[in-house]
Amino acid sequence: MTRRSFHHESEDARRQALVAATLECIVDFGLQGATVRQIADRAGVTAGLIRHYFAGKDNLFQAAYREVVETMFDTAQRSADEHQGDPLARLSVFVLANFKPPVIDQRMLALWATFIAQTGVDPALAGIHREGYISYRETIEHLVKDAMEAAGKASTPEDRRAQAIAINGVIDGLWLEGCMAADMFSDGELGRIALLAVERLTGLTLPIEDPHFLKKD
Amino acid sequence: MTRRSFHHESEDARRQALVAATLECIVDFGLQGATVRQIADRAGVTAGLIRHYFAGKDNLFQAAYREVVETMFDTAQRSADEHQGDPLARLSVFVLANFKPPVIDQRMLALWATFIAQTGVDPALAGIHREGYISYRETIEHLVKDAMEAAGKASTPEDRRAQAIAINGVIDGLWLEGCMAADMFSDGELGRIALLAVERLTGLTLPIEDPHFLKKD
DNA sequence: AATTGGATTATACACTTGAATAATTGCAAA
DNA sequence: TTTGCAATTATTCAAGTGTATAATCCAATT
Repeated sequence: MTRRSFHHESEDARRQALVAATLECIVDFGLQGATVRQIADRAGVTAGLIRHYFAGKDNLFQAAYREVVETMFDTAQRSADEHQGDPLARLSVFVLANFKPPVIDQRMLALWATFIAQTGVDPALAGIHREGYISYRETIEHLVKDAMEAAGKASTPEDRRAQAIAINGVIDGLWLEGCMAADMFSDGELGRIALLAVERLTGLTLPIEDPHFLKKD
Repeated sequence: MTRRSFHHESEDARRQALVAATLECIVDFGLQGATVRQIADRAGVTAGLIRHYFAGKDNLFQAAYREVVETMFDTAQRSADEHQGDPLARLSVFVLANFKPPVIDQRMLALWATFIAQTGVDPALAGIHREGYISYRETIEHLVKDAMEAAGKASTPEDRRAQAIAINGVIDGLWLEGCMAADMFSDGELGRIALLAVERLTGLTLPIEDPHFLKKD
């Protein structure tokens, strides 16, 4: 029996590769199929190596969830950051970013749902989720505040809190719909619906910078 | 070795008991912990019996998901049916029903997320989901149409489609928020936010029949 | 060139998994 | 009371589980 050849990797690269393999396995085989052997196989290493980088399977899964949360959050966040100085555009692109890949993606939904489901079992996952949720809502609240001020509209903190909660809800809910049943919506439809909803919820009029969401007629 | 005593049950009762035990196990132990032995144990029978009622574990899980979908849908549906003849009240109570138990419930979220996650792996589950989703959205669209007409507001089918999508999104998203972080919201707050959102999305003014959601001040 | 130490593999282990089968039980009809 | 049969249990099986441990490889250091 000849021994398998291998080469060393930097610690970061290996960890990230294992996390990536974990996510792929969850998408392809579900939580049940995402076993250490399956994951190791996907990453091109042997199962034992996982224990060298992570204290256990739970630990690996937590790292994987962190990556998912960051991907979803950072995508929208970065979109907004491209429009410094224009609060209305910032709010608009932030909302719309949630309705393009990589955020809107059936695989992303599978990952998200898998981890949300585990939230009740692994408190560490619950913590990661909550942290991300709070950041997200604070970001929305901040965006709304700036947008309202830019439009010269008065609003109380209570208003903004309720608006942020509602906007977060619309985004989440429509994102769900889009991931689950992409074929039921025309191109850019969900983004436009989301933006319209945000306009009605806030009373603002928002610009559409992204040609992908422009209504064609 | 004495043999365990048992008594016969009607087929329906047994199947339902097994389904109930399945849901309990998923909530308590997650998908990984919901093994045939755990489930059988919870139901007070032996593992082998499951195979007598269901072709396999997959089959049992599909039945369990059907029950979840029905519970969530029927609760809101039945609330609306209590207000025959008053379209505005029907829409209102339908929306609000999603923010009371048993619909808003951390356990319900755990179940929902678990099955959604499996949707990508088991096409049968995907079918069950889609069926429920379509029914739900059609119901909303119908409720909105009647409410608009009762209020004497004109609306095109395209408007109603977009409104139904958005309303469905708000309900789903806020429901998620409420299940995941009940402690971050005051009593009845989410329901009020949802109703306000629906009002803004439709331009309607909706009555609050349910004292649970009346704002106290 | 020899040595060292961490990265990686291979193997082993104790246990759990879903499923299959055979043996029993309890009930209902005769 | 007996008999028949479906419902239920007990047992078994092969495959797969996460983890532990020891053997090996590679790269950098000396």
